[in-house]
Amino acid sequence: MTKYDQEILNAVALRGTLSVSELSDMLGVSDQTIRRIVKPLVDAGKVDKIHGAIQSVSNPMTAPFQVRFQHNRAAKAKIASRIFDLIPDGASVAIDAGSSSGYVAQALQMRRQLTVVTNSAFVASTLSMIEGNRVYFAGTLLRAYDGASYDRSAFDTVERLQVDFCVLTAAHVHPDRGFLVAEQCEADMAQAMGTIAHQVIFAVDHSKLGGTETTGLLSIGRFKRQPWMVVDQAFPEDSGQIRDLAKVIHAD
Amino acid sequence: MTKYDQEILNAVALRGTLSVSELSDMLGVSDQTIRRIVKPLVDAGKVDKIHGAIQSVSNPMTAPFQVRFQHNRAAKAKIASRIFDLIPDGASVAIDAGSSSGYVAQALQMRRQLTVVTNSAFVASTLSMIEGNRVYFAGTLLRAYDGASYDRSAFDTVERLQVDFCVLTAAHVHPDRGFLVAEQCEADMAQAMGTIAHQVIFAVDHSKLGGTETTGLLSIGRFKRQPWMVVDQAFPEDSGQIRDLAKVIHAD
DNA sequence: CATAAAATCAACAAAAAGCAACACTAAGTG
DNA sequence: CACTTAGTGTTGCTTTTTGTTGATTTTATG
Repeated sequence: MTKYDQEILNAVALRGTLSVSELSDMLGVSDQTIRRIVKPLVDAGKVDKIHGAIQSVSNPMTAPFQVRFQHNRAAKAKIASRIFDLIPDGASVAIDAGSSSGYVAQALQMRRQLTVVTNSAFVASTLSMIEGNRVYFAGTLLRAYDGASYDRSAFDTVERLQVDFCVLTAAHVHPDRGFLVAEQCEADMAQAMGTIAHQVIFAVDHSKLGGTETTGLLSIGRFKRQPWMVVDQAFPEDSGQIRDLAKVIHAD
Repeated sequence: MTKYDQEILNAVALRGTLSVSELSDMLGVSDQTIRRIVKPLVDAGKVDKIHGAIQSVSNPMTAPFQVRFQHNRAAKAKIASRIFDLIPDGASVAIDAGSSSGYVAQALQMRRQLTVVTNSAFVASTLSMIEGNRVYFAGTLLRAYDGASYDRSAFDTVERLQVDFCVLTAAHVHPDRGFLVAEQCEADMAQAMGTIAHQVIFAVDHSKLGGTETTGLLSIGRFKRQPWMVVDQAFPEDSGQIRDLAKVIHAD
């Protein structure tokens, strides 16, 4: 038992996976020391070790949502990390139920004293257990597609609050039509969250920027201030028109 | 018992970890004296000693949720699997926010067409993304201790429903006092969930059955029907009295 | 499959913490 | 006053912990 054991156990349980160097930064010790400390914990079966990182011991069941969640992982993680930089400790944030928002929630686990309102059970679960956070879950009946609520009480809860930032996702970004989503209720929720926020931040990976086949998708209305759009890589030509939609921030 | 004992105990309880030199500065004595004073406290199990510092003895009851969740993993998984057997496809279930309930939720991911009501964001997140489930989240403001809600709207949502089963946890099971929890709101929620359920199921691992130091814990009232109690291993003598509390089901 | 990059491991040296022994003080006791 | 006893500081030595270095293994990439 070293003085770091408890902290490592907590951090790993919280984050799921932590690289050796993240851990060494966090505790202010060398990588080698982390390996020495972790060894007994691995032997005792309290954590799992893989090349380069420590994991909380694997729970066999946690797949269904993971599938969509894993898609484009690297890009989403990069975007989330950039959004993390934009949101300071103590901020208030509305977060929607997109899969990119799940990554943002995970990144924000390192922030403190956040006030969060979300209609996503995953985001709520991710951020509510951080000591010092204040998390409001908006809604009652959850739909299976994204584990989120779009019922009357969800809108009631959101509309009662004011926040500094609002993190939104979109199914597609179209140069003319703007930010698009698949269903009316999602558009309404995006609009509701955008309205209570001082600054809207869209998390958009490059797969949302390509083609122009946007049939069936609905446009989210405009916001009072120009939103920010955090993207994982430069996108092609339409840049001019997109720049009218939002201030583009690169995650690289 | 020296004149410094109480002060050291208080300081350690407050700060969690204190180095030997911090302590010696604080009390104006040498490091060696601190070691001499602390030795009996360590032997008595009142504090933990690590190289260079004193720590408050780790308490699973106050640890962060993710840590409690990992504690006694095997037992909780076994219990959850047994409860899975008791709850059929298509059933309606109320689930509380205990760490054992988290395992039950994971096990129930293999069930279909469940109707679930819970005040735990983790449980809601776990079960809401299963296609065919109908999940109600009860509450709005979440507390960090367990990522669960105990506000007015939580009770409103629960009390509006009727369910077949109700899965509850307890901090301790006492032969005379029954099922005990740490806070009034938890007792109230357990009572509310138990009241709307046809059958109450307690998930109890053996660590909840031991000693009788139950100071500060509150009793959950009785239920109209005798609850079931799923345990991971046989427990000692008091069996007679416990059998009055609940029908005992072994997970082995 | 070859190469480069990243992570691991073993070994050593330096720093930090622990420990045993001894000396000193202060209070109580005959 | 001599003696005991409990509590404390000091000293020197031992043990534990940690960072560094360089060789080795694993993983990623063309």
